Amino acid sequence: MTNLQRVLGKSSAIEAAQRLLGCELLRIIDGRVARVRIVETEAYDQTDAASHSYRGRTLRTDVMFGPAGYLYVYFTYGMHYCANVVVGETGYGAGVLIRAVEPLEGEVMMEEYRHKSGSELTNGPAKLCQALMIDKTMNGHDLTLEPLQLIIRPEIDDSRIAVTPRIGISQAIDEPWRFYIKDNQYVSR
DNA sequence: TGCCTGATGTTCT
DNA sequence: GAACATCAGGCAC
Repeated sequence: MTNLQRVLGKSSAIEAAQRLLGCELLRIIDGRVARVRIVETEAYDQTDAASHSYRGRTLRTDVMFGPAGYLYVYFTYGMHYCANVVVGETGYGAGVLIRAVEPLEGEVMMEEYRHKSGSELTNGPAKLCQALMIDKTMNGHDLTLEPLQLIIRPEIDDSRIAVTPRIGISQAIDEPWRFYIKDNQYVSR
């Protein structure tokens, strides 16, 4: 078991969503490095009507029921990809949607893929996928390995985390399962 | 500044 | 056949 699985495997989706704030993603494309910090997340699990895992394990959601520390990528609205980190015990369908990240390194490379700059670069779940070249070929990727690694950082202080209902969905919209780092320009409204 | 809508494909009913 | 964990562009105010 990897360290990543130890940290995420025993957490509920809600705990993991908070724990992942402040952690980093390291993306390597053609030998070039992009590094970003996670600043906004949403929790989803199989008891939750808004979750893809709610209706049970299917071909599409298979990865979410696998071990923690893997990447679940889905395609939505005909043109966008979104990235989730699988959490919880193997066999339990839970994940954390990465809604926004803050560029730390390789910003120029991300601008090339996005054709945008500034906070528009990565302030939404589909935007950050475009900036980091994450598509469905990365579905089921082990996040301890190149070319995309999740790096656990020290937990950030509770007082810097804001909790709100989720956005952009139509089911279970009142659940306060969205988390973000306060006063960060990359957090979506 | 803020609402409205089109683009567009995969999955499930 | 409809829904969908979205985004960006256009137009009205």
